[in-house]
Amino acid sequence: MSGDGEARAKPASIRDVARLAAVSYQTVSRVLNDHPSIRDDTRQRVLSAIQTLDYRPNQAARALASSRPNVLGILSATIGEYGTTSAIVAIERVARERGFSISTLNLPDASPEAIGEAVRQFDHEQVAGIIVLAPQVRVFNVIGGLGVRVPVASLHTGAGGTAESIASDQRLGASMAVQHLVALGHQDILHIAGPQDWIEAESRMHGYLDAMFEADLSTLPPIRGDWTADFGYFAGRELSGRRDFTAIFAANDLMAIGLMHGFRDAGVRVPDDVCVIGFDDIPVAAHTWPTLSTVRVDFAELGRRAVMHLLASIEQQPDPEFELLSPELIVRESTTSPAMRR
Amino acid sequence: MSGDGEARAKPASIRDVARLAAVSYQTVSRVLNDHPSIRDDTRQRVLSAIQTLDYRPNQAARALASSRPNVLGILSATIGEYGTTSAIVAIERVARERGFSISTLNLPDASPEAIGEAVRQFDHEQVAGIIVLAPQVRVFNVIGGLGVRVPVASLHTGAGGTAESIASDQRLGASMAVQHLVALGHQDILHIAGPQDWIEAESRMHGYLDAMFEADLSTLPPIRGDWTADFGYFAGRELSGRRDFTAIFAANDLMAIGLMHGFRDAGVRVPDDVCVIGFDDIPVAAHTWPTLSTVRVDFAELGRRAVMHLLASIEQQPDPEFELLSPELIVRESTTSPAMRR
DNA sequence: TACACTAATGTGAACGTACACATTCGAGTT
DNA sequence: AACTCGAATGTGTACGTTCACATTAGTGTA
Repeated sequence: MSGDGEARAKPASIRDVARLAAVSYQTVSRVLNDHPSIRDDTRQRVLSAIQTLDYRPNQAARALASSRPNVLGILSATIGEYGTTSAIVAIERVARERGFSISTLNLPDASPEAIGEAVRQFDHEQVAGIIVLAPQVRVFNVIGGLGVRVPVASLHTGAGGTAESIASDQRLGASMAVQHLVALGHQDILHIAGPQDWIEAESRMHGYLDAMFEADLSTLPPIRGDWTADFGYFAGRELSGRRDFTAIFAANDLMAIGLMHGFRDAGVRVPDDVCVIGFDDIPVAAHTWPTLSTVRVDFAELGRRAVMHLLASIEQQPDPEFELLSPELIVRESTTSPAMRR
Repeated sequence: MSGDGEARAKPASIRDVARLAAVSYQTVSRVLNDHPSIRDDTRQRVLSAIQTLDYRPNQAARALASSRPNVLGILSATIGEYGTTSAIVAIERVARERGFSISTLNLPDASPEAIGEAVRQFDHEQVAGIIVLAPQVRVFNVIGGLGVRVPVASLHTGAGGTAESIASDQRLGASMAVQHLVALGHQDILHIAGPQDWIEAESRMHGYLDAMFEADLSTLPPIRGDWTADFGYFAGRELSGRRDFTAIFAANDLMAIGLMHGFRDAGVRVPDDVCVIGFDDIPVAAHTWPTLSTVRVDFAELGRRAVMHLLASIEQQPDPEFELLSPELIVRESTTSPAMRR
């Protein structure tokens, strides 16, 4: 399975292409870089030479000569998290289209030391920029205090000063979830939030508060979770004794699913006794019992935008403007009107 | 948030270090590469010069000059898949410890064209080796027919000739799942397999067949699924009419969960009417209704082993030997003895 | 003290590309 | 026909490192 075959010829260089196309190597370089002043037949000749020789520009040489690195670092501490993966795929696509390759560095946890070390590592690898998928507030403090030489963008806050643009999509999504509960007639709505330090957790909680305020409802103190289904389970058992709410908005689907399990074990029926709505629309959300209402955000688009921001920053160009993403509300069995309960 | 400070001076080169340490640049290079013939005080002088100048070797120049790449490519077509992520994290760790950086290329699908293009891309990025996380049989045909210049290893088949070593862990795990059902007293056990082309699907099906054969039970024709919960759901509705089995072994948890949903909607009770066991132990498996029995395999260790294989191949050293991983059987509510049903 | 041999260091070239500048070409103007 | 000017192409060099080879310093032996 190892392809270290036999006649491993040296790969063709730009000069080989030039020779075959009967032009100078510089002309080839111009074709590669889309220079305007190239006659069309010359370009064709070069392109076909490239084709026949299966020529691929040597990235190392390119990076060296231009002294402009062509690698983008993705620093992730949330690889398990749903959404991260689709964002990563999208980021890669865009980046590769723009001629960058991707170097990923996945952290098991987001401790300041680990983050610092990771950023240093990227710095050392001389990446052109870093995209951070570790949306803890403290991560940015760490990075800020590190004196990094390269631009840094985050999936969750937007690059540079546009910190609001991306985070607010999540806030809107959370609002929609709560508005849905309100529209069903719920008044006492509890929020299971994510960890204090997480930007996403804050965004989603803000969305909850927004919607409650707008509906003129009083809020209950949110419960801080850790995103895991296991936490949701224990919270469910714990909360089964309380009667001061009729619906729960969990900051992610995993906690919502655990929650429903906890309620089930405690004899609390969902949605009859308590309604539950999550956030993310993970694949199993459509198949739990009851199936889970939730909100879907286009993480791939978020990833794409993060890259755009970062590239703009790298190329010293104005930050692109995006409109707010519209999250999608997915209504399933876990949310019903309180009137329907017996 | 972008750290493009102000006095961004040109980074120090090897010659700057040499000048400061009063040696030739070649001596500096030797220090960097751990050459034996360096006097200790010279080394110290160089190292301190490196320190004061905050010198970092330029990776592009290094790769160019040595034409010995220091990047490992991870080619993945299964990023969503559970297990893939933990494997990737582990792969990165090991690879970085050994001085390689990681370039990832995630494919939305595993079409031969896409695979071919991706491998070509890596080839042209001049990676030292490629780890493939796209365990379809045809992928390897594609790669084999491509005349790749670099070593390739797979998470699922083992590198080089040791194709059995890694795949058999999965086979064993599948056997354990079925043995569990047999031990409970089930005799008519149906298998929902993965897509025909997938190595993992084959391994798990073989495990099923192994266990059935060993227990001297006759098998039912497996049903081919596509790994998704949605497929599981439709299969569940479809199968609710049949009475020729009392237990199902699904090739992954997602299908198992969908299956239970389908049964539920069709009025078939799990585990009372039919028992279900999955494979993977994804986080929600502990919180579905009923909670899902399953098998857990140490994907991180698999990843680690794949890197070891690959690095051995790159450095032209003998392939490391590993013992079989022992998967772990996780028994939950979805499997009970058929005697218990009323 | 001269000799050989190894340890330690230095020199010139090469890697494959991009950039700055130099040159040639061709069409339009006078 | 000579002249101008921009479009199209070519030439020299730098990027920062490693490699192959050349040189010098250092140690022991006769």
